[in-house]
Amino acid sequence: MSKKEQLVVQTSVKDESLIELRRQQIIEASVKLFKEKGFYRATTREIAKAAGFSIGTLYEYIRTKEDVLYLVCDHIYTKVMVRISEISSQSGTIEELKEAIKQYFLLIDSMVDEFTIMYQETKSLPKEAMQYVLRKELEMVSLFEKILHNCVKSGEITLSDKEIYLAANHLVVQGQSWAFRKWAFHKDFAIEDFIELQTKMFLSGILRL
Amino acid sequence: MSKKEQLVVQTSVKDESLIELRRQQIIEASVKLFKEKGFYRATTREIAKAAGFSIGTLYEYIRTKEDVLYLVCDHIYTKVMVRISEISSQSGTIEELKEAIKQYFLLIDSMVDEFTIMYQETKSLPKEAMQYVLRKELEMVSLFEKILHNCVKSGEITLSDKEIYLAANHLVVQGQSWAFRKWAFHKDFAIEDFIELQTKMFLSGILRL
Amino acid sequence: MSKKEQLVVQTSVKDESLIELRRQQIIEASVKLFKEKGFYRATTREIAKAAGFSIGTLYEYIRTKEDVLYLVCDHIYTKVMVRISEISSQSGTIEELKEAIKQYFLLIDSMVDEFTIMYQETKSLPKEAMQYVLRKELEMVSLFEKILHNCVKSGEITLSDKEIYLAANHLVVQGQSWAFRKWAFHKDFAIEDFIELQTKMFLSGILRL
Amino acid sequence: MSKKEQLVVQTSVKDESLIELRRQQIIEASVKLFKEKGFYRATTREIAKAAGFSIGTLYEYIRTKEDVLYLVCDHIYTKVMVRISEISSQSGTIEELKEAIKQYFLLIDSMVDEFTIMYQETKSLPKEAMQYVLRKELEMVSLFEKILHNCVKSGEITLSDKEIYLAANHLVVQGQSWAFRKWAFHKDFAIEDFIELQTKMFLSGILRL
DNA sequence: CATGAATGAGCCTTCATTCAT
DNA sequence: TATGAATGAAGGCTCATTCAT
Repeated sequence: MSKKEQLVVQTSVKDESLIELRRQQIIEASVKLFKEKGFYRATTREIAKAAGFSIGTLYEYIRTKEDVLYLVCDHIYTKVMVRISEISSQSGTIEELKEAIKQYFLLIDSMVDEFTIMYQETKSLPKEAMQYVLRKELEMVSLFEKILHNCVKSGEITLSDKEIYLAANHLVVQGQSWAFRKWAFHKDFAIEDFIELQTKMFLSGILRL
Repeated sequence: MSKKEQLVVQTSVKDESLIELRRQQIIEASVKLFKEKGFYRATTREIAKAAGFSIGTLYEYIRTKEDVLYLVCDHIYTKVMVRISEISSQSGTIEELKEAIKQYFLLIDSMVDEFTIMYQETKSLPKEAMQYVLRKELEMVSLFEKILHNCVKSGEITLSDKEIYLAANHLVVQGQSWAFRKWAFHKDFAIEDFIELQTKMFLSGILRL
Repeated sequence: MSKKEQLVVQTSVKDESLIELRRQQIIEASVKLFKEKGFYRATTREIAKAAGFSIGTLYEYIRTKEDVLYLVCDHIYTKVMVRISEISSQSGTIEELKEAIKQYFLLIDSMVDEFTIMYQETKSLPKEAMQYVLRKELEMVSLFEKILHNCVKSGEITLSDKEIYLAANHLVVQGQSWAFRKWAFHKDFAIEDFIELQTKMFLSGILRL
Repeated sequence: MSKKEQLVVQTSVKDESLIELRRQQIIEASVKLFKEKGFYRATTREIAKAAGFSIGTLYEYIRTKEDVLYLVCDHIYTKVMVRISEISSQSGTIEELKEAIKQYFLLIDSMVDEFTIMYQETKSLPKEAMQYVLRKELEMVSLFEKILHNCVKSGEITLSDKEIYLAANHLVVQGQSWAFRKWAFHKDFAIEDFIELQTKMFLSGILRL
């Protein structure tokens, strides 16, 4: 993920390390607030206050409220991509696939709030930022596509490209559902159970195709 | 779905058939607008105008803007429940399950906009309405649970109750993904292909569990 | 001055006569406030309050604060044009010229505040409105050009077109100076004296050219 | 122009020559900016940046934004006074008057932007600074009054004191109009033509009074 | 002296909601 | 019932000014 493809949120402040610090504060505060009341009901004043500084200072680090949302989304994707990329060891074994699924699901579990926000508020992003986010989403799908591809190459499974694309999307959505259907799953399943069952179902599904 | 469990949106108007008419107009206008700009960006003035009457008249049929959102959500669920209930013939065959999945997916395809809205804007509902909507969502899950249950009873498949619950949720989510991941699916798949592949994967998945 | 060449300030209100009434109130209030503190220091809340209604109502009749300024400028020009057009009787006599000057100067005297505002705040208008205002200013110059032209035709004076243009501008500016140099003139001159002296100077000036 | 009658803009800095340097930078930057966007739209940050230093430094040399405007106005008047005083050789001839007019007009032509600013933004000065500026304006008028007076004494023309006052103001305004009516004059006249015609008109006007 | 991050009062504008007609 | 003008709380954002480094 090169710097070049990242959208840049303009600041008036020059000190790079300060920018980094303040943005972390903004993101943390925003995740909390957006989760509680959603993007629209959260006010910039509240965000600033929750982040621990004044409204004026907030606007030294962003240009519009939408920038905050973008900051949050970008932050999530970066974390996801790092985590997922780590496992992908190109072996092409089912074990590797299982591990990737597990890591992805565990990641979502550790960032349930962030994911929930992303899936409910993405549409509020300005056009350009929205497209950037969708591109990131596709990258995430690609990671799984690659892993599945390796499994096909190594002969572990047999799938057409279209089936791989669908299956990869399928996985991504299934993982996300752990976040956005919290109310349906969290009282009946521990994340480990969820992972196990979903993995089993998914593998059986694709092995028989 | 008895009247009792439905939330009632208060009106100042008495004529029941007029209420019905106006609400249809409100819903139709709102779906169009919410799809375009989302719940928050759509104004009550715009809704009234798109519905073909004045802002004053709009407020004769709702009490708050959130009522409009509830009206839309309720309308969608009612349609879904009617359609899904129709198929469920209790035979307990895989064919029946396949048919139910197909009908559900086709329904979503015919109401992509409505589902997208519901998926993205539910969180903006006031607490009470939100809970009502979640209850509806669970009812939908129940429909599939029942069908799966029948299949287990008839010996076609073997699943624990927990597995049935998960599988049913799985199906509901997978169907919705046709709406909320339009951008990922619609250019690569026709709805028929999507149904076929998803059904195959799902069945292989559960048959092997 | 046809309706077509007038810029239209959009309203949310439909009742034309109400629009007319409210705009008069807005203009009156704004002239008072702009004179006191200038366009930038006057707030929209103050304008609304001075006009006798709420900020919400103000914005039913304008779209931006700049619209208010435009409304004021347009109002002044309309009044000037009507008044000046009245005298121009095409006789081509020096008497007619004198009368036109007198009427123009008297008009400015009766609208000193409005003229002062216009000459100090025009630059704050958005581009399009600014051009409209400059066009109006040129129309005003044209009125005097026409009168001077008639005098040339009738043989009363001898001036080239360029000289006429300069002289007309000269007159317009000299009149305006009665407003924007209030502090220099008003304590030493009555408007009648001012008119008499300026007219004498102007006529001597052009008669000798 | 003694130091006493000059308003003093307070600084935190002691080094007089540094103050002088920084102020020149401030004035130059401000003229550019005020011309582009006016006093209110230009921000102190922009002024500092255009001047080549930080906002903090700017505030070491001024106390309020209005100080900047005062600095600009004062700078312009100082330049004008120096230039005009130079010609006034007390001879009381028409030639001298002509020369003064010419120099004044040429000065304005070489400082069109500055004059435009002064003409449009003076009203934004705080009361005290405003009065200082008006006093300067009267001094400028006085210069021409003196010259005209000399002409009367030497018998070249016959004018009452009131007429002299009016004529002097007249001249000052006529000159300024070359700046603030740029849009009306600059495309039709070269400054030399403008000077010649205006001078002719003015002289004919007063010679006949 | 110079810097620039921090502050918060205050501005313009929107929009859900009401109510007299 | 239907209308639409009126309301004002509240939101996003700016910018002059300060002060610790």
